[in-house]
Amino acid sequence: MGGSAWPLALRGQESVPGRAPGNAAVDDPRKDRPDGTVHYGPLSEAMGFLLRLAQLKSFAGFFRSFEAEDIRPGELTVLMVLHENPGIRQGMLAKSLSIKRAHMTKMVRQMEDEGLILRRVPEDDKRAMELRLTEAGEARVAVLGPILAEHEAGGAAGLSQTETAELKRLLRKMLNIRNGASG
Amino acid sequence: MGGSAWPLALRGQESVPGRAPGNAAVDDPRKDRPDGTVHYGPLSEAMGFLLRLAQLKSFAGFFRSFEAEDIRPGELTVLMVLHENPGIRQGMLAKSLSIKRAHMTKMVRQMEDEGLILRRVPEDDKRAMELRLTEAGEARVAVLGPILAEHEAGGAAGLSQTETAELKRLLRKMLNIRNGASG
DNA sequence: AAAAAATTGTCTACTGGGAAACAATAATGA
DNA sequence: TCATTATTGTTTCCCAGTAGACAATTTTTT
Repeated sequence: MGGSAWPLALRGQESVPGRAPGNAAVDDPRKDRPDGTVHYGPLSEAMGFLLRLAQLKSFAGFFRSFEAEDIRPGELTVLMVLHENPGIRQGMLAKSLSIKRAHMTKMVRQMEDEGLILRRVPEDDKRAMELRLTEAGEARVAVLGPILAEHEAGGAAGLSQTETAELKRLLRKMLNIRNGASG
Repeated sequence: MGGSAWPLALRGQESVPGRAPGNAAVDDPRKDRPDGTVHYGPLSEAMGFLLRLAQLKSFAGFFRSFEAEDIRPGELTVLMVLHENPGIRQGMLAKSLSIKRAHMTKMVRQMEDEGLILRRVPEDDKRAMELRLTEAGEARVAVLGPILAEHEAGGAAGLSQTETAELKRLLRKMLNIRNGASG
């Protein structure tokens, strides 16, 4: 029940790279060092690597902000998307959040048990499953929305507000998502 | 043994959001729609959400590039960091990659079994474990390095080279990592 | 020197999440 | 119409990765 994922585990933190204990921040490509600094080499240019670390760091912040509410990132996204797209098909929801259908089944059922969402088979396609929020679900969104907004308003860790905005813009472009917030 | 993670699962793809089947890309905040488009609402401004999707997309590209080599992102990062930092402590490696120590133990042992890395207890601290690549490990790096370089040279999916570079720069700044590649 | 506290790697148990196969239904083609 | 193919949600099995406790060892305090 402890908070968990935006579809990705992580509860507390502990790791988070950032500059290591050592202090000498000089450029020093020497090998065989038992001291504290680490050289990432080509990895510092690898998009996937950077994104992974950034995501982890971002999530740590997320859990800090939502500490009081027992919520996982994945649940939050489902709630938000359902709020914005009532009646959306389960598979469509999964695809839009890049969650596998199999896993979405689990999440969504649990949330149904918790009384947050409603699932029903549409008449025109008996294979499908239409989802929408219950009153309780909407109420949850009403509580979580503002917390998310405040969390985001803070901007990313080591970046200025401008840089944060630019970073988000680039990510959105890369994902082909258009902005749909007041920002 | 099928490729897997940069510390994060994902083998094939299937999901990946991107614009949905529908075509009307117009601004249309209507509710209750059974058509193909999805509104992300505030999520399109949520850093954690964007980072997660971007990472997934990036990983899909990773697996495409490394299809031939049976390698997981996590393994690659360990190989690269070990190549750059021979003799690094196991815990230090874990911290620098934001992988939990417990998990690092598993990874590193498996790689030891595969003959890629060497583990030995240093004399000055019998709790610790020093890691370095074997000849085979170095050979592996020699093969994978160029593939990674080529993969990265391609730039991110929907972005220009300039935008890709800027995105990486911002991520690096956010993570407090300095660039250590020819780029 | 002894005792308390911190570190380091490891173990066990548990969770998030993917792969593949499946049944039910819908769409398509002959 | 009937047979084939595609879609949708689900089930089962498995793996990546975390949490928390642990033993062995430093390190720090007294």
